[in-house]
Amino acid sequence: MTDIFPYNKNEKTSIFEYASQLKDKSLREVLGDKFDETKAHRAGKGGFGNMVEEFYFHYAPNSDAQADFPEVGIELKTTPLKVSKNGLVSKERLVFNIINYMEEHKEVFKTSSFCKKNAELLLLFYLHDNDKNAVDYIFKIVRLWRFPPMDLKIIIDDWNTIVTKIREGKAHELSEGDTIYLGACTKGASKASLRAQPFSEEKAMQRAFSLKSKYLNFIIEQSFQGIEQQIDESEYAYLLSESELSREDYEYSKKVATDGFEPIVKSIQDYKDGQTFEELVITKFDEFKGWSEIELINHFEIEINPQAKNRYQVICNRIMGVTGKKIEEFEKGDVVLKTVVLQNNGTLRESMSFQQIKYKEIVLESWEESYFYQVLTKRFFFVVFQKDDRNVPRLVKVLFWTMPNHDLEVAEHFWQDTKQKIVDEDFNNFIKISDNQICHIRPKAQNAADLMETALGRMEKKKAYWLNAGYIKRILK
DNA sequence: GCATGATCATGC
DNA sequence: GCATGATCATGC
Repeated sequence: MTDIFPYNKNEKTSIFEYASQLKDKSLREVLGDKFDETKAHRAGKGGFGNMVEEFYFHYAPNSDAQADFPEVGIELKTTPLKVSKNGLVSKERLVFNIINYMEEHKEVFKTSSFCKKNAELLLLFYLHDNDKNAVDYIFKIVRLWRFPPMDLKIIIDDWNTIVTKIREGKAHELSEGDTIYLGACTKGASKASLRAQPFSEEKAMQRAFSLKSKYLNFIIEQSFQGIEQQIDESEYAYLLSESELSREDYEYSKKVATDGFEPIVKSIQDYKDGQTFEELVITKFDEFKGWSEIELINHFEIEINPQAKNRYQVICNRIMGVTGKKIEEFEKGDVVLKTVVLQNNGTLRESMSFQQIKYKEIVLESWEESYFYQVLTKRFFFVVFQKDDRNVPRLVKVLFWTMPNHDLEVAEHFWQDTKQKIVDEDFNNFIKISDNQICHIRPKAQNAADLMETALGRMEKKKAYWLNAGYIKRILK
């Protein structure tokens, strides 16, 4: 099938123009009579992407190390959208190539399998619909994408974090929450999908590079707004080079701002040599160690009610140089900022609450689909205050953290127990803090009369997931 | 002193 | 209107 390509595979513009004919159409609509439905794959996982490759772009689905359009170095990615109350958003993470633990550690980012294959993407976002045959899914966005240099910097940090774990013989401890944008997500039919790793006898779960779902939302938003990428090649040259040139030898492009968000890092020049994104963030807090809430509020001239429950978050944003908006990097990377206030003797009085349990939803969910799994596999950023002798909270430290896999297993048992009790309509015997696990269930509501409907239509008090204070305390050490 | 239940203040 | 982050109140 060499000469049947309806596009010039040596020309990026030709590929893109051909792909653009998919916009606002379905596969069935563009292929018309040429489409032989009997050949359609079952549109299971990856099945739809394979159909697009085979029937529209006329190349056989493959798992080559090179990009799908090797002549121009473009990788095709087909990925679903879903409807949310704020419009169309990403339905799931974008999964790249499987990480070959035995090989990836031998490389630097520039020569990595990830960089070679995914330097430039042709993204096809389609609207997923459970009630439709996959060939009738409508493509909503067709676009080329390169990671902007500011994002690529974080992705390089992420790649290094992942590869460092492999080099340390800890591939089995990898977790999607270890990193900010580029994750190592599980890939395989089950937890039994194991692979060998080079520096440990222990088998590790198969994982692939992936892009956080929240990151995709920024691409989606910019696409709908018609914002073009402005790429400065010299910044790539700097990021990917190991030459003697310093940052000052390059010119820098302005970032494309997204409404309502502001980045912590305004320019590549903000990074000190060798500094990672997380190191830069932590450094921002250094000069404010020991400062009290009030001192910080006055210093930054923040207008806020001292009783406001979000006051710590507002203060933290300002320390990181973000004014009254959401933090772009944390939003894209789905990083959860949590503040903790220690007593003056160093103990932690309060446990940490999460969302209320949606009784009608949890009974239908698996662990991996559940809210609690989703939140516990994120990267956390803890900002720790401690009360002084006069009970004035003062900033003491900050840290990034991800729940280790063995704790996640404890949380899974806890969640299964909770789900089963809700299925059984037993709302009075949830796991308590005194059961000394890592999390518990406790009320969280306006008052005792604030109720939520159960799967069987009864009303029950609203309760939430909590991480035990004792567990948080151990994390902070 | 801590476990547990309860509820407040705010912002979306 | 209510979810969320945060913290209070009580009793063992």
